[in-house]
Amino acid sequence: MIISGVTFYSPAQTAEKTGFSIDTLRYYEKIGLLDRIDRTAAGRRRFSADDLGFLGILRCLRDTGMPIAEMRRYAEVSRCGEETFEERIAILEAHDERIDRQIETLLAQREHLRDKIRYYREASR
Amino acid sequence: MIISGVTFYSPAQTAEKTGFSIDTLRYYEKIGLLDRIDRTAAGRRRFSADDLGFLGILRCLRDTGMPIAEMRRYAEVSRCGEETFEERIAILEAHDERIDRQIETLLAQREHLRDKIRYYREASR
DNA sequence: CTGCGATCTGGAGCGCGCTCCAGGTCAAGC
DNA sequence: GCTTGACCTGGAGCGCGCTCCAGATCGCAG
Repeated sequence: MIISGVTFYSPAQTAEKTGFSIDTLRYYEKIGLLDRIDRTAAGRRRFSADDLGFLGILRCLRDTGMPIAEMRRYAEVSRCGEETFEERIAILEAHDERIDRQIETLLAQREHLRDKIRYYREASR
Repeated sequence: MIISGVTFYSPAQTAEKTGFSIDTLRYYEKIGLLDRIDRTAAGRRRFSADDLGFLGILRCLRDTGMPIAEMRRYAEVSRCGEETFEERIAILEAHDERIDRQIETLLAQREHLRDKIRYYREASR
């Protein structure tokens, strides 16, 4: 949907592009994870390219296990202009470290699992 | 606790060694994830070395995100003797692949996150 | 003008994986 | 003998993150 040169996306298109369900998009707006999304005259949501960009980050944070409460904190400071860049960096860096720990856990436990698989293979030959 | 040369572990010791809470151990027995644990005359649980070994695998599967329903399936076939080795291998291999995908997702999203951090760093200089 | 499908709202419901609680039993130390 | 603390059971409750529903409205194709 293009209005005076600006592209907007319907809820369905946005769900398609971001991987969040329409219900989840509404839910995210309701809890303040998304700022109030622009509406058509009839009251329907229309997502901007910026909205999709922000949803991309939310996707990233969610996929890597950030709790919603912390995503809200990030969303909140993201609405407060450039003076919050430091805090945004702090939030994302703390999360980056958690991702590192998750990866380490997965690598270690994968080895454990593979040992077990090898054991069964040996034992069932 | 050692009884005629065999070592047993109290619920508290088992929780300590496995990282599962006592409540979780009880819950796992209740839903059939653990086979009925041996009891003292007074009805208290006493975990064997084998139990701890099995809990180690459960720890591994849980830490890597296997749903409880699937862990139950694994636990079930694990009680049915050596003829289920093939199925156990199948379950664990399928899970191994899921772990690979998880790791890939984390690595990719970590890059995304780091891009964002770099962007804020640039922008706030 | 009529359908019909997409969307709206507020609020209830759900699946998962625990976690907590009440009320009771037992074992060991003082 | 009494206290204390670990443990028992059955069942309720909870936090998270959605997901679903009813009932209404809108907007475009035929």
